[in-house]
Amino acid sequence: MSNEQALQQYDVKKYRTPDGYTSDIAVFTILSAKAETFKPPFMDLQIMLIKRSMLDSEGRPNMEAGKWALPGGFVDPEESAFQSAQRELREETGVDHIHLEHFGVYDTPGRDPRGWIISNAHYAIVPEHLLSERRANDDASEVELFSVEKVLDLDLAFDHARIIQDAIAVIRQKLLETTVAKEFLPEEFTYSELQAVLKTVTNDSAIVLDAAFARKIKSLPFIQEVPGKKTTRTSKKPTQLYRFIDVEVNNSIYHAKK
Amino acid sequence: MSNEQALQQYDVKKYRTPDGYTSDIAVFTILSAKAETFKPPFMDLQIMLIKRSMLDSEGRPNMEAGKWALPGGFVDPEESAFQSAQRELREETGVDHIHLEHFGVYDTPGRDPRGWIISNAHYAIVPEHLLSERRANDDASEVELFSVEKVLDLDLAFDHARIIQDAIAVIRQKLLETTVAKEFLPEEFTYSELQAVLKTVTNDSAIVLDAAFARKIKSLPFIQEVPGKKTTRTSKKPTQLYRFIDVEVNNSIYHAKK
DNA sequence: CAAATAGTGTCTTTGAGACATTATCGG
DNA sequence: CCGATAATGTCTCAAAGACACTATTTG
Repeated sequence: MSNEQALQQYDVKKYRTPDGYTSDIAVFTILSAKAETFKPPFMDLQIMLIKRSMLDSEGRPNMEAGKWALPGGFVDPEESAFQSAQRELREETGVDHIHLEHFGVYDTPGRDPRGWIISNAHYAIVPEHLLSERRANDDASEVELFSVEKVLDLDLAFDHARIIQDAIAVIRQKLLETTVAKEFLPEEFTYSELQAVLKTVTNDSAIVLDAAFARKIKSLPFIQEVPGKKTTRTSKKPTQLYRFIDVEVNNSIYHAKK
Repeated sequence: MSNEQALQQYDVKKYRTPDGYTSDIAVFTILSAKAETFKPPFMDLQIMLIKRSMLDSEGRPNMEAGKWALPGGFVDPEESAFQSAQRELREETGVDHIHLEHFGVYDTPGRDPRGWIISNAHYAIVPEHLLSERRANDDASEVELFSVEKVLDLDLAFDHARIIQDAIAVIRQKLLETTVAKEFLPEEFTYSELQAVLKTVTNDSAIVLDAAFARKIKSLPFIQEVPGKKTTRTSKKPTQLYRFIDVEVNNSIYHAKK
């Protein structure tokens, strides 16, 4: 085939190319505030940010030093942005094998003063207990969790305010429109635990009212009772356990719900 | 602030950077096959591809010459990938001010033999009549529409088979889960016209059965009757016209439909 | 037994789904 | 008046929403 000829004559310098290709990761977790015995949980959706060091790893002044930012970094040539996000999350937080999804590209000219730098934004869902191992790395002097209600009041680096805002909107939508809520829950969970996760993103009466939600969970096609299995972790009265099952959810706005 | 210091010492060559940054556009249109008078339309969802020239604009052998490919091209440094997609669509097809959306990034190492080339994929919805002006440009020897049912049988350039497959899945989902169907319809339309658009992507009985759909359209919260306005373009009996209204659609899988 | 959470009984209302029937017009 | 498409009548069944009531356990 003639691709070889074409390749020989191809001038890789013909077009101006980006000055950098990066991945950013919006790491979400849910903290169970006041986890008392025999109480349904009260949960808060949080996002993990790093505080950028004053000096970079080579001892020079760092860009956007002292500001809060999404963890992330440059993509290596032999990996995709998604793989880079996985790798960075592993390197920076020790967390692996979690739900990670690409949700946007940020490439507006001028978004990064260092030049033409393209960032791929991902969101990650990390169970609370896995974040205990988190640690600060080269570029970060601190690592902290912030409630999504308050994170946008911070002084944020680059265009990360925008990216974080988008990430919050995406995870809100995903929690309600897909079954990702399961990533925040144990394998088997009670109706009030699922309810607590959903209440971090909606106030709708069908979800907030206990009786309505306890009844509804039984008719949801993607959730199944674990036969005969109960727990007392959320109340004195033993509570039925449920699990997610893999069925495709028809989310058409023109169809009735099945 | 200290960003200026940091910038002075920043070495733009510190990281290996991509060899190219491109946009691809999956242009969809709907062809009304056999548009007879007093007949509801029968529609077919199609995608526009170009056939890559044997020689490039400078007369050298072209990459992936002779294969079918998505229109697209290199992003300029002073624009975003989205703007580049708009520009290329305008330049290559003369079409502007249409629905255009980013849906994915393709950056798997080795996807393009020319090097480390990142592509942002977009889909566009173009009304049939606007595509009459389309024309072949430098890199394209032919421009043609293909039914989404058959397009994947072609010999496609680069990883465009994958991108096209994803684009078709995205537009199927968007047509059913959002109100983008309106981009394929006139401002005011009949139930059977909307039904014909949806039938290009689903066989579900609630949509295929006339009586059911004619009744359902009245209860959809995002569609409104145009009071007293009827047309005879789809049948001898005058048919009620409808229009989309802007309301946010609650697509939660945990809620009842409102 | 008091308190708290889980879960059901019951009633009303809404609408989905299926199928038959009626309405309207051009030719 | 035939044929085709649009639209409604009617019946059944499922479930949503609201609210009261019952069940189960611990301290």
